[in-house]
Amino acid sequence: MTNTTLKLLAQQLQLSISTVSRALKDHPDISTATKEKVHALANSLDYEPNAYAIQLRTQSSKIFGVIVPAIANLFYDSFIAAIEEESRKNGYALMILQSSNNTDNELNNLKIFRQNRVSGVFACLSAHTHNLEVYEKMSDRDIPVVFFDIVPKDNKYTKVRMADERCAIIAAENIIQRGAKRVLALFGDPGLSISQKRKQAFQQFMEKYAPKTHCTYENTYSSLEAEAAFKKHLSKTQKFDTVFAMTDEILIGVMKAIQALNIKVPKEIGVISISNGFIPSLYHPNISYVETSGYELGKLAFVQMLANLKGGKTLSELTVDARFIEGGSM
Amino acid sequence: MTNTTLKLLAQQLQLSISTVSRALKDHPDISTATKEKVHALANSLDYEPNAYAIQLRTQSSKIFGVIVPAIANLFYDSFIAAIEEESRKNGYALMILQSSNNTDNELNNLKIFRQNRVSGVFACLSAHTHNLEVYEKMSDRDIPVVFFDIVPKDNKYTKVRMADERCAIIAAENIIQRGAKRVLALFGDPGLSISQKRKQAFQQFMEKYAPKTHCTYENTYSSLEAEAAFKKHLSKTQKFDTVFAMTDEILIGVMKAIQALNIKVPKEIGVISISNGFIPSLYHPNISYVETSGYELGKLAFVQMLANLKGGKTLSELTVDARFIEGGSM
DNA sequence: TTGATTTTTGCAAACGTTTGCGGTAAATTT
DNA sequence: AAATTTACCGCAAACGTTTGCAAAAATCAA
Repeated sequence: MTNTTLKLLAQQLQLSISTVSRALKDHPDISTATKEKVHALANSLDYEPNAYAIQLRTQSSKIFGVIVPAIANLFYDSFIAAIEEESRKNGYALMILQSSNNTDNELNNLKIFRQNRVSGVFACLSAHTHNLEVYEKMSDRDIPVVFFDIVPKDNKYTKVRMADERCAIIAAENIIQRGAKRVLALFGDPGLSISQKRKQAFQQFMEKYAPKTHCTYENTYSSLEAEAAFKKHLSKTQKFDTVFAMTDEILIGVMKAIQALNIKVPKEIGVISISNGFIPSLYHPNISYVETSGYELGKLAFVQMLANLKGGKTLSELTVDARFIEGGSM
Repeated sequence: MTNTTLKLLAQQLQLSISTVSRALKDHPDISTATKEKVHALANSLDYEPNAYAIQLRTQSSKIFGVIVPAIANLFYDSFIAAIEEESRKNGYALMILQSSNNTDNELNNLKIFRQNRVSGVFACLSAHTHNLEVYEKMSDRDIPVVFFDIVPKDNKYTKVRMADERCAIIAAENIIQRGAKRVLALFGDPGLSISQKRKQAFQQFMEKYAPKTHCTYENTYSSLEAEAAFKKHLSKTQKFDTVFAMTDEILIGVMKAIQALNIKVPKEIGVISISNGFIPSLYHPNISYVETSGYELGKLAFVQMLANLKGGKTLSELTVDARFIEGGSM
């Protein structure tokens, strides 16, 4: 079945295409009588404007591009959910692509975005992307880019991210408040700035405000490694009274070890992590955590995008605040 | 900065637009010499074809639409990941929208898809959508629809889904094999066909092959309810030796209760569930489960879509096979 | 009535491609 | 040397809109 077009409506009504077009968008030039006729026929024929023709004509697509390392991720999917909601409200649709933390994919995705003339892109850098030339190319085409989560260092970009240092400090505060004596602090890939920031902030804070507390630091690359690291450290003579997990991934490993060794939480060991809250809620007692909400980040990113689109470029870095959520594991 | 177009290239090279167009796509009519010249200039000027113009001209968009109840979901995000991978391989991009299990959103999403003239849509029905008229409208526009997971009953649609009955039966088999005497079987929303199918298949199988085994059935609507249900039943005089959780959501509730009551798995109780595997891997020992892979389902859906796109309509229902994954909880 | 407004409509170009068809010049055949 | 083929290339229409401008029709003023 052939799609109804303006032309078709025009023919049937013995009107010109332009009149039909204007009638459909309530242009004041058109008389009420013809407007009604046009609307009536359009409805009965199920007219739906061809987005491509519009975009070609108006040079704007009403589509945002999103690049995430992976969709199947507790953090990113809530981020996506947030901008999807906002986009819908504002008449935009979303085109989502995943980089799989692979720079080639990232490049390719951006190409697709350019070719589809997206109105803007939300980008989370791949773990080891350092060449930002491609993103310059977007700006050359007047496509605003809002970076989120994993963002470039340079201040000329618009970016939103979690307040990583704050997160780590809040965690440290609570650990100190609990009167911890021996802490095992597990962090992620040391090559990632997020790990560096969190570790540095945590360490500095602990050394400054609780110099007598003994902290052991370790970087791990996966849940499995985290589990192994926990077991290894626990088998040594000194026992830990508190363990800090920088991410959900690490927390998962830690909790597997804790379950395997049948350690009581919080009696025998306190647990605290940084998370969006889902994983901590799976255990009994719920794990206390510092909240990093992908959802909030998404909302913030969208605000930035809109600001960028409207008027002056807002070349700032915004961070979403963190807060401590009491579980029962401390 | 203005985008480079065919016209611009043509002007600079003193060639016609058609020649440039053909040169760029290696048309045999064009001499190698001019091809090289064209490619050279195109590269240096960063030419990128305007997808909208192409789509307008060719009436095909190379974009698939996807409707899921929620992106932030362990099952759907792996489904999405799968079709995203396949789409990329085949030169398609994805437009993803969520219905939030709301029929209005669903309608709206489909409208966006139609207006964007997507090449096809992958749709998971909202929990309580029964009017499929909107989907008919897609077919009228020659846009193939592949339903997944929550699918319509009618056989005229193309659909892929989990082999729900098989899943339940495999679970039942393993429960019987273990020699269970008293089983607590927890299912989800009884209004959903997935709950009905799984429960019915499970119950029938148990009654037929293990009539002496005592089974208690209950439907719950959330993790919290599942947790409560488990605790309630356990407090009665009879103890259960096995618990079956129909979904991750239910498993989560069960496991919270188990942790809270400090019950030993599998010594004091056996646990088995239906899952894609992530949640079961969080516990020690890993929970044994019947695998329902969103990823596999995605791959299958894509195959269906391609078949639909190429030639004859494949009006069949495909299901992805299930298999038992040994954890250590049985 | 006639001219001046105002209201309502249509023309045509443009957005950036693709593609059938026709045309020219060179290469090949007779 | 004429006739035929082959290799390249350009013209122009089409896809479905939007929109500045001009034109026609209706209304008003005198």
